[in-house]
Amino acid sequence: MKHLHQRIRDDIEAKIMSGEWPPGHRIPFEHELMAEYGCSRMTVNKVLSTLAANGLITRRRRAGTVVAEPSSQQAVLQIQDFALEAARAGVEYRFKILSRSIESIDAAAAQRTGLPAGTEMLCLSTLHIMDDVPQALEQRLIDLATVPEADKEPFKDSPPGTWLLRRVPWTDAEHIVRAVNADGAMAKKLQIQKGAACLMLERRTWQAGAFVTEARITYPGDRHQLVGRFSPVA
Amino acid sequence: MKHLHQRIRDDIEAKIMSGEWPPGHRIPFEHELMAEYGCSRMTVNKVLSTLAANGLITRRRRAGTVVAEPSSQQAVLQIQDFALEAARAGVEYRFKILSRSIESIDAAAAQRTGLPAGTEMLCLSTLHIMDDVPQALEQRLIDLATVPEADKEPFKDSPPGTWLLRRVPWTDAEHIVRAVNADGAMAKKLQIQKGAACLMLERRTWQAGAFVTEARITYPGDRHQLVGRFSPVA
DNA sequence: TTTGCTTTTATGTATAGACATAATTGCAAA
DNA sequence: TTTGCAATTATGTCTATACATAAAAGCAAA
Repeated sequence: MKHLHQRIRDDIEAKIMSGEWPPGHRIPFEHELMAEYGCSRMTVNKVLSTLAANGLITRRRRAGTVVAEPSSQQAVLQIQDFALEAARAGVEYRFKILSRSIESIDAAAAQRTGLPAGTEMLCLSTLHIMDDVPQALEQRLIDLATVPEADKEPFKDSPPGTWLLRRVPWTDAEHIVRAVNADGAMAKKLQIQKGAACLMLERRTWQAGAFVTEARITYPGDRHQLVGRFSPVA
Repeated sequence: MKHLHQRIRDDIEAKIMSGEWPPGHRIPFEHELMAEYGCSRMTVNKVLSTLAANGLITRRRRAGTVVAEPSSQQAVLQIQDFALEAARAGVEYRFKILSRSIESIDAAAAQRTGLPAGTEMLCLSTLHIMDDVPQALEQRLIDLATVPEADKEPFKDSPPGTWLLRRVPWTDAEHIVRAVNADGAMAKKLQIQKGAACLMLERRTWQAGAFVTEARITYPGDRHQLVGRFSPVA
């Protein structure tokens, strides 16, 4: 059995993600959650404090806790989950699997992932759509040796990224951010001009040394930017 | 008097940022901090847990707590100092100041920096060149209220970024990364095709709350990328 | 030397209670 | 009606304690 702390957190996140608790919705008071889960207030408080620190909820003394209003800019590098982000921003989200196949990786992919060439991977191309506007094109490889159950997953309810994140939490990731000019095929899918500048985020993740997945996500440059806060480290 | 929790946090962050505790340095055990600050372990634990969630420190059972290796920071910091990067890569580096003036900032810049419109800033446009190929165009604002000596600096030996970093170490920074199509002027300076996708890194830095500088650095997308390692956010 | 066990230790999670603080609500006086 | 004070209430911070757990270290048997 999982830790209570995680269970409470998952429950609340799920309610917000599903839209059951829209932005502005009042979250049960600490003493209510405390009764519901049969735990101490400190436990509930730590969960809610963490969620507040992550910007998912807003807390005010006396007034209580509510689901946070759509925030303007999120650090895209931390965005793992389009559905959650969309819920947070208060927009309708859906996705479309454009293609799906199992292929042996080529030399370039082998180099990138550190796996032998010829390893079989599930290849998925997914379009992420918010408010009927294509927002990102995702090209993903999933290592079937690490995640064999992906082979049978239809990806009906959740897009590959969300599904994977729930199934295989990653411990290490490598990110590369590039600027690219959209080629014809990409421009058509994203409904942008051919040649338009796009941000391409390439992310490879590992779990305890085992390769999990590679995602190359392309965002139209006129609508997306990465935002981050950093502190200098010597 | 501030909350103890915040004081402990500030102390540790200061030690890490100043370099007094470099990456890998062991942080005092919870019971040591507990004795030092005369508080309970829970208080110390919450501080350290938060810092760990933010990626500043790494905790392992039994082994203790250490300052985290630079990860996400490196992505952006890596390309902060062109001279250093060039030396590391073994290429010849030089820079050229294209323009220099003192101007009152407009409304948009005021919005971005949080300063009143009309504040006087030193405006510099710098081209970074490696092996005789333009690699980046830097457009920089320096707050003369915070760094008055910049006014008299000729920027002969070091480009503005390097000079500033040595003079005014920053404590907070905001980064934005965009993909943009190069316009005519920019393409000419960088010797690339008009419309070519470029990475634009916008960085604003503060020192102890005082605004220091804003830099907008544009890199041709075919030659540059950001690389970073990240860990999942708790 | 290697393997397997036990101990030690530092962090992880959780509890029950206490007082502080900010903000709303309601009541009362001007 | 408006202003101002007091009560209420939900969150914020903190304590002291307890047991769980992962990992390193030490020890002993094969």
